[in-house]
Amino acid sequence: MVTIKDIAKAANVSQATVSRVINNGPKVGPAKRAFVQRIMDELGYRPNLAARAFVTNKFTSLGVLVPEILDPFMATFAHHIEKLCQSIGLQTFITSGHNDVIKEKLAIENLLDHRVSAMVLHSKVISDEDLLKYSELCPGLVLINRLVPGLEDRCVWLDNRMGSELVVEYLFSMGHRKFAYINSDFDIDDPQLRLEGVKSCLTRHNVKLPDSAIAYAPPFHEGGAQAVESLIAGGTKFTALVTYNDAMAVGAMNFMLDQGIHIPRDVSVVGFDDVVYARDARPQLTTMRYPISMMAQAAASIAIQSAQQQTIDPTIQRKYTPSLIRRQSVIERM
Amino acid sequence: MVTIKDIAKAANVSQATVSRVINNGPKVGPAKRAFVQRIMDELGYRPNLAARAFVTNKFTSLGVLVPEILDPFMATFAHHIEKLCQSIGLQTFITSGHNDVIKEKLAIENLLDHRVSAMVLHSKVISDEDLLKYSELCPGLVLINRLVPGLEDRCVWLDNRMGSELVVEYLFSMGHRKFAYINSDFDIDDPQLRLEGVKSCLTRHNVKLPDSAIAYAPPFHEGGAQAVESLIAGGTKFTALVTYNDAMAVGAMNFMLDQGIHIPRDVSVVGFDDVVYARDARPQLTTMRYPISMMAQAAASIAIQSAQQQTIDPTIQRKYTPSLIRRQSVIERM
DNA sequence: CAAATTAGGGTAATCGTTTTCCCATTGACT
DNA sequence: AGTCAATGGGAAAACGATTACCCTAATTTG
Repeated sequence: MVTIKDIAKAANVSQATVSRVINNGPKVGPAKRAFVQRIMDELGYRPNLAARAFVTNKFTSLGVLVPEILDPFMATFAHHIEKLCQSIGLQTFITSGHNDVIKEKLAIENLLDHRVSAMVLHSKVISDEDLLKYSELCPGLVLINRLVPGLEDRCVWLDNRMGSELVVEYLFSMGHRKFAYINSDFDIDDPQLRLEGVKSCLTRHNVKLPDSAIAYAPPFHEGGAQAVESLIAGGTKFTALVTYNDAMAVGAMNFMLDQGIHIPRDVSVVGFDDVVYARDARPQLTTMRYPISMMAQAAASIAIQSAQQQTIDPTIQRKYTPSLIRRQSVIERM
Repeated sequence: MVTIKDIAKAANVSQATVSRVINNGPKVGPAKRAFVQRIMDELGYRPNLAARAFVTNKFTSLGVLVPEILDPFMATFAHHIEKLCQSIGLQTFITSGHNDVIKEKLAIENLLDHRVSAMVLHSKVISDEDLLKYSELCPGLVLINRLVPGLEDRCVWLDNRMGSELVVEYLFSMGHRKFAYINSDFDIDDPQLRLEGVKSCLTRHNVKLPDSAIAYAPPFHEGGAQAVESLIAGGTKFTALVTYNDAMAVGAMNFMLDQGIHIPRDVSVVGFDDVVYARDARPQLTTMRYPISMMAQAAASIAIQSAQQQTIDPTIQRKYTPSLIRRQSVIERM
């Protein structure tokens, strides 16, 4: 490999001059600049980027950790961060941890090793203490969809409880009284919070939600089908099906459709998140919109600002509430 | 950031010894080894990968470039690469270029800067020459869904033409004679190749495909709806709708469904790719399966092997043919 | 016309690791 | 006792680029 020294020797100039030509720097006359350039072309010189990265120590990238990039919700999240970063010339690296402590830690440490200046993490399985430890190592570390005590100003989160309450409130107002809930069986706090919201709202309205009307399954399409199948097999009757997320909602809806159960005439269904699935499904899915775009951008902004040791714009919102998107999967019950 | 020098000073040993501890090298006694290790842990030392990569010329991660991570096809692709890498302890970085030459080049250069040892690129807009140039800089560079002359052994691609031919052949065998095609309007070669396949198969069967039966739109859900709308508005009659990909197929299907056109009774629809959309749609979409999982793994294997200067396993397949997945969106036409 | 500025370019330090020599000590074997 | 090898460890030279600092000559300014 031909290096900067070879060029300097061949052109009979100093390394500094070659470097200036490479980087379009000042302090080199047009004639010499052209000459050095020609030598570089002739010798097919390519700067050693590893060396450059090493010496400049200038890191122009932001890391993103998601549990699973296949999840459209996570993909959307990553996408919005990337979009914001691109607009300010920051490269984004996405990596995933599959909700596994070891993998997530490995991923974060790798990000750290690669000296990213900022990182936005969607991590539900790493402990608060570990997160605090990492946050000290990387000033630009921000958490999304999580609230870590002591790190409040670097968290961006959603009021999951409130979201579920709004869903149930709406269904109640549409005349529904018989509810079922399908929940994620992942051992993280979101499913629990969303269930709490459902329960507390129903309790307020004096409606019962027996344990038999709650089914757990993986938070994907298949899980939704599985969960609703077990609900039906268990003899639970319901006119309103509340779900953990859109994927499960669509899976459940498709299962019922295939069984000849009409949506929404026989059963009204509400999702959560408002990912692409929701609008592409037939009937179109009524769901809670997770303001993912705003939240992702907020998280990235905070990460970038704190990476640069700037004071963080106090107008950036950190707690968000989802909003109901009415589509076709809910009907009024007389 | 704490460096190897700091550790050496704190432990009162030489840099060499610290380096040996870090790399589990010989020539350091167990007591001193443990001591240095403790100091490193205490000070939270993390080796600077840039410096290490610079001096050793060896690397530890793999980069992936996709046009758009929001695209479920691309997400699947990235996911499978990541899975393989994880199984051998290689960290994966995903980055996207939005089909823009500048952005894609920037992304590749950033990957290089971050001293990835291998990279798998899904790039359709960078020129062959530039790709060749990058391939010299990074021995572990592999291209997916593209065939670059002179780089054949580091390409993994699909026979797009054949895929379309198989679709049309199938529809023809099901009695269809009136075809329409919705294509992507992106300026890359896939749409053209897939259209060629459609045309050549129809020609072989003496069936005409007038230009008015071909509509172009962005290769997404909305584009599919848009394209089929313009087809219908233009008065084109068809019993079989061939589409560029699943997203367009579902978009078109939903549009027709909303218009009261029954699928598949009135119109049979075939997609391409077999992403999650296809199975989740109602009716379930008949489509060509892009063997993305196998291809992604093949690409990653080649990338890793050539990054390590190994001779590449000659049994790894590089050219793939998609296969038909029969579901519910096609019906026999008498 | 002297002083000050500026343009052009070289010297050498520097970044954080790895690694090649080189040196000391110790113990085993003739 | 003298030789040899093995073991533990340090000093310093790389690696390839950037850049702070210095120098000279030419040009401008007062």
